[in-house]
Amino acid sequence: MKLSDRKKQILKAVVDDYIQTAEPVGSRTVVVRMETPVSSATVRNEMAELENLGYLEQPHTSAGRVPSNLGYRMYVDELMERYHLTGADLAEVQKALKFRMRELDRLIFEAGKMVSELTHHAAIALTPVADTESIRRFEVIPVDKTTVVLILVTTTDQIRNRICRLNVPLSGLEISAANRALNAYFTNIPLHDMNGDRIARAESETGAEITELLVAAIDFAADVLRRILNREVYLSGATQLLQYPEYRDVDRARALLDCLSDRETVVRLPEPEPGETIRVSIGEETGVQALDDVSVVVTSYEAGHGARGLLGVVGPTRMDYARVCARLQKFSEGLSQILNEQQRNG
Amino acid sequence: MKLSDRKKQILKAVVDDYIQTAEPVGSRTVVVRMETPVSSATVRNEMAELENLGYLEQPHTSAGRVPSNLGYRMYVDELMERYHLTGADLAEVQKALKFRMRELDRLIFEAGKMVSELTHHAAIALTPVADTESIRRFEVIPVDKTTVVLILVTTTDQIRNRICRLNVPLSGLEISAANRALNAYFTNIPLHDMNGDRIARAESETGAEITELLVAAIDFAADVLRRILNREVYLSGATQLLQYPEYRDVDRARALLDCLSDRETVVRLPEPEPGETIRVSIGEETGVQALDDVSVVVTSYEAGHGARGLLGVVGPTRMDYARVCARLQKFSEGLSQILNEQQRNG
DNA sequence: GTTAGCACTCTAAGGCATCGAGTGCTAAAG
DNA sequence: CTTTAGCACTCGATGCCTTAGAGTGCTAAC
Repeated sequence: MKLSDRKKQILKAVVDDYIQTAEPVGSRTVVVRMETPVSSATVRNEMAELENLGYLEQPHTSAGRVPSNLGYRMYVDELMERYHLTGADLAEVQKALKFRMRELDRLIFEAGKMVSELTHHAAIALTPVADTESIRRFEVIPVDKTTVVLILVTTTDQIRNRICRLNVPLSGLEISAANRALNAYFTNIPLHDMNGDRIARAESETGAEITELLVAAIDFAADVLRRILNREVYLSGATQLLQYPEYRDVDRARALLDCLSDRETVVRLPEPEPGETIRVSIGEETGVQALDDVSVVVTSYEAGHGARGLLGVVGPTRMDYARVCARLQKFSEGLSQILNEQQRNG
Repeated sequence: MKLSDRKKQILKAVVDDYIQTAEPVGSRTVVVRMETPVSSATVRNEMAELENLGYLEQPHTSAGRVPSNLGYRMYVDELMERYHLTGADLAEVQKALKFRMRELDRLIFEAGKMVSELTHHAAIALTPVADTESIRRFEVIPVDKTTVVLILVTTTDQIRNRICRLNVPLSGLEISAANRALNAYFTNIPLHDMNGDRIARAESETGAEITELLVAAIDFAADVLRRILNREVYLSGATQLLQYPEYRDVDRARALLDCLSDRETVVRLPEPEPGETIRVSIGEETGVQALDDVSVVVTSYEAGHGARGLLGVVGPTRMDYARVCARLQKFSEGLSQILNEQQRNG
């Protein structure tokens, strides 16, 4: 069934008011928010119908109405006004974005913090993952006789390093040989091809004395790839959640925070559909029990090389969707820009 | 004034009980905890005196007594039994420590998480800082014509990298020249000596075309040193705080969490005195307003090269000091061991 | 110095009346 | 047929009172 215009207007008024006050909304309150003037009785009738249709709920008789998750869904899909970013808003976003950093992980972490500050909600940030990530380049740097630093650069330009102590000292020549072998045999291959076979082949061309180093390097590379494919999860501004009246109940707040700190839960949150840039999950739509009464707004950002990261906001179901969506989207656009620009030049 | 043995016994009983129950302790409860049997009336008299002396407090007439911060102080300094780690405790600590990682920052972060799990309190971890940190080695790795990776190793064996895009392409020869210059002029010098003078001297020996790269490298080195000298702060298990009845009040909990998330506050917390390995700060002793009603237990760990990091626990003033101290100390010993072993061999 | 006993204090908890916001329904007006 | 005014009704929130119980301080006896 299609809602009448007036019903939509009333539903919108209820959501708008409830977003601001977190108190059940009565018919009188709705009247003052309506454009076309009607009496509270009319509104009452309409609200009773909206309740029957499942868009509103009553905590108890003689309280006002509260939007149901279906109501929020309708609001997000059809009713919500495109939030107009004010000059101050934009300035804030810009300012936050100007603070750019080189290291990807750190950048993403900082981005999460910024989003949290920008939206006044808890934020989650997931590092980008390209499905075809591999190692682009190895470098072995001698530090002292039995110590080398292993450096590797991935196809998405992430750099990782590890100190490696050797039981048998290696000469400079041997180290460069190992270096060459690593770059010849182990670059641009997928994780599952980094196996013993290949190590044996590389070894046969250089000599057994570098096996220790080779194995350590491959080990490290595999570690790094595995970790990159298991995207990192950052949670910021968790205390923001405590400011909302719905989490005055410490037990609820705690359950929620614990859930958000759990990597496994977070990586399973619904992402934007292919082609979409933003995805709003209301209440149970998140598919996670403990998140049944919060909403999650997620955008994806481009990190170059086809890699996509995620940036999201977690707040009460009555969050100001219009504002949050606008800011989040703007921010993720900016982030994509920075990441791609960084990639093209410097 | 010196407390009588019986007073001490009573004070200890009150603290012990209050630590467990978080409820004011009445005279009857104390009697059952006493070794030498006395009547509740006697205990009442003694408790009244202890209150006059400032060791106990009464939330209101006709509630039981609660230890004052002075009372906790006395408890920690004299009364507390050396907590005996059970086999299970030890096993837990061992297990946690076995999980070792190579990268220092990550290791410290994980250590914080472990401490939080081990003590069931919020934990703070600060990365070690040596007062004489400098760069031990530079390495410049060409990636493509205008892109190089800068790597540097610090005197405490921390490794950092940054991608650097050049406006003017450099040849392999030029890059190695820059590499040599960096290692010749900018290793093992303190941060404040990395100035224009020295850049000019290095440049005069090599040629102006590498200036861009030199400047970028020095810039990066200075950044890294500055950041290392500003120790990183990690907070873990913050939600643990929410489990204690004293933080059922969300506003208090939030103020506390916000305060602990603030780097500036955390680095100012009292550290163990030189020579000591552990420092207990009770209530106002932390010197931070917002932490007036929590206690902080801090140990330091050795990270080699004379660098010391900090590892601490934040909980209600009625925390189980004996248990927390024991576990924290054990853990930091283990951490020191790992860090030094890692340094010697590998 | 210790203890039993007792009056006293103060909070927590339950019961109860009151208040008021908000509803649903009805009947009249448009 | 829709809208509106009016009114009775519902139900949580608030405040007040009472009661129960835990714990104290004091006094007098041992």
